Amino acid sequence: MKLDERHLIQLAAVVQAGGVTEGAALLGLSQPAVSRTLTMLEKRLGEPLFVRGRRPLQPTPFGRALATHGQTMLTASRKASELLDTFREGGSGVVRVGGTQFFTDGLVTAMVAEFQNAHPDVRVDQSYGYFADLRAALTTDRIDLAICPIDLLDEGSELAFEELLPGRNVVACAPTHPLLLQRRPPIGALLDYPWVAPPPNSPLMADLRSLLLSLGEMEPKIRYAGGSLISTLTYVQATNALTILPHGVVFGLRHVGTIAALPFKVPHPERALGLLRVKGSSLSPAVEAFARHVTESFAALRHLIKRHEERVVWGV
Amino acid sequence: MKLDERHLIQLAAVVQAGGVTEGAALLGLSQPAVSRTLTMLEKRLGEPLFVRGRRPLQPTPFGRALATHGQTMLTASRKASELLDTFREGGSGVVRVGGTQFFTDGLVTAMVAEFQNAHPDVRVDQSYGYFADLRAALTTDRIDLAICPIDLLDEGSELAFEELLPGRNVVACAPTHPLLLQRRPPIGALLDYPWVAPPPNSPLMADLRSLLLSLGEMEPKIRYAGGSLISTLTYVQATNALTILPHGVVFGLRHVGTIAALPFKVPHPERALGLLRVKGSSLSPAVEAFARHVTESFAALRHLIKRHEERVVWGV
DNA sequence: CGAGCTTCATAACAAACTGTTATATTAAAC
DNA sequence: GTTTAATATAACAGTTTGTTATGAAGCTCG
Repeated sequence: MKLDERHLIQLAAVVQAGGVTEGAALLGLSQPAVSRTLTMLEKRLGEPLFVRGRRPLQPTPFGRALATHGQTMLTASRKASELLDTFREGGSGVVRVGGTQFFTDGLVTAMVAEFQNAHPDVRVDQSYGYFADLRAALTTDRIDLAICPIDLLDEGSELAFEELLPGRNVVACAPTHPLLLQRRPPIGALLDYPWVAPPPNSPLMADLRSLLLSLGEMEPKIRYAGGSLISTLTYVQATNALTILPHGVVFGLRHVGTIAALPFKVPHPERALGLLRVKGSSLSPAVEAFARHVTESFAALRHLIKRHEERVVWGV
Repeated sequence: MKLDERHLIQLAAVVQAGGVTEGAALLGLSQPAVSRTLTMLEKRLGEPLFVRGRRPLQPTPFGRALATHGQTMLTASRKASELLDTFREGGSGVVRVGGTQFFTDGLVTAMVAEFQNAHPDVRVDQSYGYFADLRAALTTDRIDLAICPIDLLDEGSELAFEELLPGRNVVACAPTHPLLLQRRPPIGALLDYPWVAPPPNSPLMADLRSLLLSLGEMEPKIRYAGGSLISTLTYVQATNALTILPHGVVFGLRHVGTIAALPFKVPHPERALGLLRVKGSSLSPAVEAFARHVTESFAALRHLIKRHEERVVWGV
């Protein structure tokens, strides 16, 4: 015979609390409601649940046995409510975020870590890709957010775009690079050194190409290509090679001492780093909280950059 | 926010079964009922529980997390139903039975053991006492059943009485006792040996007293008194002492070889071993089953005794 | 790509159940 | 005994539950 779960929970509450009145209070119900439930239950089961006419209400062995199952349900119910509450305030859930290699490794992962200090029960699933992949992943609901450089023209799609950083690249090198010793190195000097190229299909690669092209170089001396951010940093640090990196990434790494920016003005690409999401889609609170965190973190970064530039002169 | 347990259970069923239709079937409900529950839940929570428009119905991470709690409740509910069912058929529960020492130790405990071979989940709480104690325990609901000798006059109280064995005592001794070698020992010979007395307040003690009185002995040579059945048996076996025991107990121990009955006719007490319960009280199925088992076991014992007596002559 | 099948969503309705307040009973305490 | 606290009962309004009937939407296969 099937039993109503609600009834068992009320039974458990009464057994636990040691009285109908307290049991009802435990559940936030009125005493008559619970009392009726018990009367009803006893009648239906045909078995007494409590010893009749004893005032410190005493359950029968059978009543107590049933109550343990009710207790199980009660705690499960409590946990479910708690889960819902924390989920609602973004305290739990899953955030699936995609991004390009360099920005993700250089900036976003640190933000994820910081975010999770405040939201320990939110899981973050990170994945890599370029704009086309990320857009596809967004529209097919494989990720919730994407953080990637996007051509400023591509507005008006089904994706909502929020600018995080202006498109701005720098030529980067080891902090020990000879060019850093010169006060105003001629731009042509860039061609005197070997180059490290970012991954082949990356926007950065396109930027590098156009930069070198603008210097008149048809066939740049690319010595090493395809590595991730950490590979690039490692390589550059051990050689005199140059590479192109997003300004924000280099800035974010300023305290690490593994990379420096050369005072050359690099043409701005018509691109900006942005936070992408599907337009009109309702994201879970955890995702919203994460998006807010990322936005604020990048705003803070921009602020930092601005303050920094008031003191140090970047570019020529 | 509090969630309806039933809803969570339905959610769990659907997640587990992988579809609304199968989930509904799992719970014995119609598909629309469950479908509506899910729709309602999603609306109230404001969070999707399933990825919309995907046919192998796929829960969201949140939906899956909620469902685990529902699963907990579902299994608890199932267990509760099962508990109820087995309880109803006497398969589980508690039997509180009281009895006098000698009958309990000599006969009833073995029946309890046999009963529990068929009802492993029924717990038996045994307690000892004489009629007055047992009656009090019965009327104050501290025990469900009592098995004790009762004066045949005491009918008509608030207790229901069912005769299990006729009142009949025998003089018992070690199987090696010299009196057993004599074909027709004179009854006066009983006074030549020391006696072991049953516990002071026991009905048996009264019987012993009246037996010895009928033999003209005012001051029986009581050497040992107050022991339990096992003590009495142990003592008697190691000496030439005599004692008085219920016939049924001695018969029940016939295969053990520790005790024998002497062929003396002992006056019947106006008493019989009976099964007592509170008149009109509704007992749990397990208790009913146990009472049935005890009654049948004693009936079988009576039958055995009868068959045995057709072959062997007991008494003079 | 459309036919056919399966599965899910919606509608409408009757019955049951929930919870409430007000009040009567009953056990316990002094 | 009185008094007090706790439990049971009654009456009632609102919600929820379940049902069947039916429409809409995805999958599958030729």
